[in-house]
Amino acid sequence: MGVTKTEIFTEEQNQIASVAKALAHPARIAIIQNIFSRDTCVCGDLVDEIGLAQATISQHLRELKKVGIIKGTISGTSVCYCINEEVWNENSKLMNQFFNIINATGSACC
Amino acid sequence: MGVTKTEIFTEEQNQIASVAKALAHPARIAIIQNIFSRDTCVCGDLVDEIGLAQATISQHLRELKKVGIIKGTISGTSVCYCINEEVWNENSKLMNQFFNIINATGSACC
DNA sequence: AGCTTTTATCGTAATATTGCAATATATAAA
DNA sequence: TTTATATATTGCAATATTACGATAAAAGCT
Repeated sequence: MGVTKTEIFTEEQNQIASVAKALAHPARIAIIQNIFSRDTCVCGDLVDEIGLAQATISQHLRELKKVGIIKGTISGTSVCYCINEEVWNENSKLMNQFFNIINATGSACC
Repeated sequence: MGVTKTEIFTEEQNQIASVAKALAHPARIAIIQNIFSRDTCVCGDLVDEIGLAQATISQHLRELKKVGIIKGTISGTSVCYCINEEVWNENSKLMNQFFNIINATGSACC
């Protein structure tokens, strides 16, 4: 039916998938890299630097805000976006742990 | 238009997004964890262990195969799935590097 | 107040994803 | 050969995502 059955999965599985989903678009990767690359927080420059319409960028920012990776502070007419480092580090840890399950077993059967 | 403009992003950005996309569903996380948790490779047990129809599981397996995370070897009537450890480690490294851009700057402006 | 700038939201179109029943395919067993 | 078992594929319906123009909302400037 096109709707993910989140009920049948563990909290952890849903969380990992949710973080991955937030990163599952190159524009959002570009936005994150751009914010990190600056000394000062990014506002609307993203529209110029990435070749997408303003409405589209705004939508991607909303996705990232939804999972808490970034936060926006109103600063005059513009909005100052930056990484929520706490959330970033949590997600980083979560994904890192997930990628490291490889250590548990040493089997390679096929 | 609903179609991602991959041309305007770097190879790396597209690659990170592609790995993230493969992990962007709890069923696929569960499948990966399940394969890792076994000594022997998983075949059709996934259908019993995860509460989704066989056709749906098969589809998710295809997604994972598409990005190379898993590989399937035919073994009688069933198929033996396992992690492609080389690809897994590459992806792990890629994502780990991405999450570590935080070290570059120390700024926190908002 | 009127105008500009910046960001968000709405509406819409195109496409992608999720899920499953039904069916196809391939191998093993009888 | 027939039957059972295991996976893959197809077709369909429901929903989600991506993208953008148009418009709204908020703040600063003249």
